[in-house]
Amino acid sequence: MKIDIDTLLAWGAAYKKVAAGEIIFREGTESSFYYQLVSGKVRWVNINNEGKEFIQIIIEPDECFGELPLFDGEPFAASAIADEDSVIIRLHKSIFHQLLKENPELHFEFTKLLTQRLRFKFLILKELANHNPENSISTLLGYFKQTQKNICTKCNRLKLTRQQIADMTGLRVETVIRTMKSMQLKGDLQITKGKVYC
Amino acid sequence: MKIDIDTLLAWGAAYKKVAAGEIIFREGTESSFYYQLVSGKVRWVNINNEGKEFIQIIIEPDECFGELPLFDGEPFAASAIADEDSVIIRLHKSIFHQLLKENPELHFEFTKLLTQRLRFKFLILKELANHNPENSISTLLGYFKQTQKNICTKCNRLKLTRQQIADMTGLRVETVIRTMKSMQLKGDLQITKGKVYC
DNA sequence: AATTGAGTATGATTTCAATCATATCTTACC
DNA sequence: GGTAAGATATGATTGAAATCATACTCAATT
Repeated sequence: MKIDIDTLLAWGAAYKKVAAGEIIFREGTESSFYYQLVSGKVRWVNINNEGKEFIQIIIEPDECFGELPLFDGEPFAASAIADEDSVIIRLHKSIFHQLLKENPELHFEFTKLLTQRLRFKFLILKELANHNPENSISTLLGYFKQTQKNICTKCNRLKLTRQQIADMTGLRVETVIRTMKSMQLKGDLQITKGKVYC
Repeated sequence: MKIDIDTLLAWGAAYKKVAAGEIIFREGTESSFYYQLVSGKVRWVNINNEGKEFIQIIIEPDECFGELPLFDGEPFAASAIADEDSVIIRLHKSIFHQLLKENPELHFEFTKLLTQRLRFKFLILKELANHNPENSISTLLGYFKQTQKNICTKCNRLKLTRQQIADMTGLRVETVIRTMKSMQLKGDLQITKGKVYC
């Protein structure tokens, strides 16, 4: 799912630059826009009352985000924070609807994206409910490998820190470090100079 | 999201009766149908290697299920099992696509359903990652109350067993029982004769 | 080459849900 | 009213991840 930038611009979308660490939108606030990442990296997170983050999705260029309120009218389900300096493009909700209406094939693409995200949630949820750190991590890495996300396609290097893995699985860094170390001993992955290859 | 049964039949859909406990489809198998529940109750679950179930969603009449493979072409993400004797109606994938194409407003309804399901996953996932049984249960009950699911609209009685709550949160029955008991003491819910009202 | 900071590593201890075991309640049915 | 089955209740114990504390490694920067 990626809407052509020229198309978005033609329909009146606007660019916006955000600095690393900047909050793009906050969980619980109302929304009126379709967001798409042009360059940089954005994490879509929930922050609990102790300040601990849970990363719902890491958004890479050409992916959209913040799409739930566009259809159910509810507030944002999570906050979007720029991981790096990024450029986003956004289009007003009503125009986005119009765009989908006039381009059924685009609507099908969008539906496909939603089902992929939903499938990812199904996958993670069943693992988290299992309370087995190794399974959770291994499922997450398997998903990244399969979808070519967050893994270098050339050298198979995992482009995430242990902390990010922890924030996506609800585990603690130490647990992730210890678990990945034991996975290395079993030959499930390689670690050289602290970098993970799988 | 509910497609009118007459419409489904007109497009060639077929009814199917399933007995309580019967498996409608299995996680990991290929799919070619849109499924909608006519009557009864269906749980959409993942079963781990120790036989423990994780309930992804409980489907009530007029809701669809098994929709992920329709758009991303992957196998079923979870198994559907009849909780009670049920009647389902199913329509072939290609015809379903055609139906959406010719009825854009229906496609928008369907997209809305997907976003609602995705939002529910966001909600549960962030709570499970928090590892706080009381928060998880309370979030789940709050969701049921708000969406009028699994709760009697007249008497506010929770129509789920402690085991089902456990299977939706990845907790154990005993933990759910103890946690709900303590929630009762705090006045967060009422329990009379083992029945929960909230 | 020295400094710095983010990330990784590892040991010791604590905590809380899981587990195990058993008892009691509730409802349906004969 | 008695019985059975499913669900709820509760105590005792265990275990694995969280927590706390501290140290080390790597790579970037000066």
